[in-house]
Amino acid sequence: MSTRLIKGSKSVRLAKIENQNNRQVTFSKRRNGVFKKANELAAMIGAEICIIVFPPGSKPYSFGHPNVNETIDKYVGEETPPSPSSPGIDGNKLKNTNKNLERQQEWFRGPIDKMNYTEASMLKEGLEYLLLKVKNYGTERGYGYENGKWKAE
Amino acid sequence: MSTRLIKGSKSVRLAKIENQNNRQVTFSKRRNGVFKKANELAAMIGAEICIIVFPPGSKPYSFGHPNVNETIDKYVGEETPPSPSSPGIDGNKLKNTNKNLERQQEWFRGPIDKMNYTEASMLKEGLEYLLLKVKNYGTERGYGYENGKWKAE
DNA sequence: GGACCTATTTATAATTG
DNA sequence: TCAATTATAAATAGGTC
Repeated sequence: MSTRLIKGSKSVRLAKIENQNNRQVTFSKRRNGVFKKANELAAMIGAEICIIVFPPGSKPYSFGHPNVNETIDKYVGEETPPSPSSPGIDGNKLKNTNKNLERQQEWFRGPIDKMNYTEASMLKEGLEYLLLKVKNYGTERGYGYENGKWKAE
Repeated sequence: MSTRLIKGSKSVRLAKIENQNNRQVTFSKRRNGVFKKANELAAMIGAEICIIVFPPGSKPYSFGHPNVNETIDKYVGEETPPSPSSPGIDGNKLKNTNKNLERQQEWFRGPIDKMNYTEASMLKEGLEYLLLKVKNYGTERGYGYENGKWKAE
């Protein structure tokens, strides 16, 4: 009880914290805060949710209810990315994806490290389609993720 | 100013809300709350973050700073899932993934809809490795995601 | 780094219009 | 449905140990 300044104040919540120590402390506190809110949301609604956070230059922290990977797979499967060139009619999206897939099959034989952006982009479309197909095959893949619990820091 | 009961009360934050209307209202409010907190966290720390929520039987809601897909790809790329059977030495993980990849190449020719779980699981490992490779090829894939803004409801 | 403290700011449940 | 209100509960910045 001596020097006491502001405490729960400050309305500057959208500026990067410059002091590295304060930033680390705030990250730890607020990360837990966001994860806790997400956990409450999942429980109250009965929803699936996952959060992934990458602090600059660090490993990711993640939260998932009931599971991070499940939710990611489900999300990627839901997506139907439009072709960059064509507007893309809904009914033809799957067909187009399959056509891309045929073309891409050959690339699996070559060194994928040498793809350019266009090739990689097309490949990614195919991969996402494949992931959609794969995602339905059970859940025991889980490589040790959260289940309503916090991840060890 | 007549009947006034509790308002901001209730400590039961981990039970599913039974009343459908209340549940919908709470979902909308708290989803915005979580996304707002995540946005603040990203700004204050300078971190990447993404959130995906699936309400039961509905389309997903997502938040990403700066982008949902970027963060997912980065996360999937970071993962090095251990083989279910073998303990897996760190140095051999990539090599094993590549071996699986070779075997899986043949499957791309067959109907992927008929894979069993084991096949799909192996395929998924290969896909995740490929996605890691693909994720470096630019960012203009973005199929219209968030960038610090809220998604239309 | 973590666990606790506390003034202050936020989030939000129930309600009203 | 949907914005605004408001009493109350939570989150949290800065501090101490």
